[in-house]
Amino acid sequence: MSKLPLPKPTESELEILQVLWQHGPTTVRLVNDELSRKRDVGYTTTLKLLQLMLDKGLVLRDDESRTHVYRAAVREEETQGLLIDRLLDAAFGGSALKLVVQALGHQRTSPAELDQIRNLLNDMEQQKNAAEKGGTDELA
Amino acid sequence: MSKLPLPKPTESELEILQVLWQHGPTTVRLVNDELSRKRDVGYTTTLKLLQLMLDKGLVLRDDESRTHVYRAAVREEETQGLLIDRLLDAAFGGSALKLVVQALGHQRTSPAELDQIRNLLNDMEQQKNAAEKGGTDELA
DNA sequence: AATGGTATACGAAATTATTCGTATATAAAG
DNA sequence: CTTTATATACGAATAATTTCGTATACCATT
Repeated sequence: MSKLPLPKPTESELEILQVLWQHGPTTVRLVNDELSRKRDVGYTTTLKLLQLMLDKGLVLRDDESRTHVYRAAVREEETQGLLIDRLLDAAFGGSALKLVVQALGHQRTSPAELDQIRNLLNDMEQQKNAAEKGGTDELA
Repeated sequence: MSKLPLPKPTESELEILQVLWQHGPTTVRLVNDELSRKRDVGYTTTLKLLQLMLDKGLVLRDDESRTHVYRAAVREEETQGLLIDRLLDAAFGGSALKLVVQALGHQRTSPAELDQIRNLLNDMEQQKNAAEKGGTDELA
């Protein structure tokens, strides 16, 4: 069981991971095209980044054919959780509440989204109650 | 009224800002002592960082007496909002919902905090309703 | 006035992250 | 077979961040 320390992606690496998460396995060309939609970036820059990410274990690649195909080696939710933790510690003194308040208060969040969050809260509450009653406190 | 672009603090700068937010105006010595509680850092390193932050406009200082006193020039909530925006864009595709779900799901959040979040949602709902009744339908 | 403790200023090394040029290989089209 | 388009590898410049050494000034105590 070698649980890797899970490398922390940089800002640029995150941009790329987002493309990979969204598109699934893709070529350098496509990743670069996607990045180019937002800002100016050279092809070899993207290539180099992907190679570095491969070294770090952030992505995997299939180099069967001449045109290599890259895919994310880290899961989206896992990475997001990591970043949340970091931000929580770095700027919110560890308080998830403060963070949520900022996220909801600062951004314009749609009513539908607010509803979904409300449901999430209810679910969490229910789970807690169930655990208290049921007794098998093996948590989720 | 020159609205500065609001400089983005680096990781180290954030650490310092947190100390300043928590303690109010303080000396370099005290900031360094606080940082040293978590990791190993030289006095002049902290000093230099504060001087750079002064240049960037992240902090202000009172240099009346020989021992200078620094204080945050940016407000905590404002900075947090900035960072949330960045993270939202960098890792969550702009979805505040996803971010909140991760924050609540990934961290163990106390029931009291959950209640507070629930209240926040209610408040936001009320504000929305009030706005609807008021009639000035400026955007959704 | 000499000593010891503590302060700031500042140059610059060390580290990390980002960007790109150039060499070279491969495949397809003419 | 030659040309053209496109691919990867890789060295290295640039930039951003972090760290610290050293010079120097100030203040108190002796």
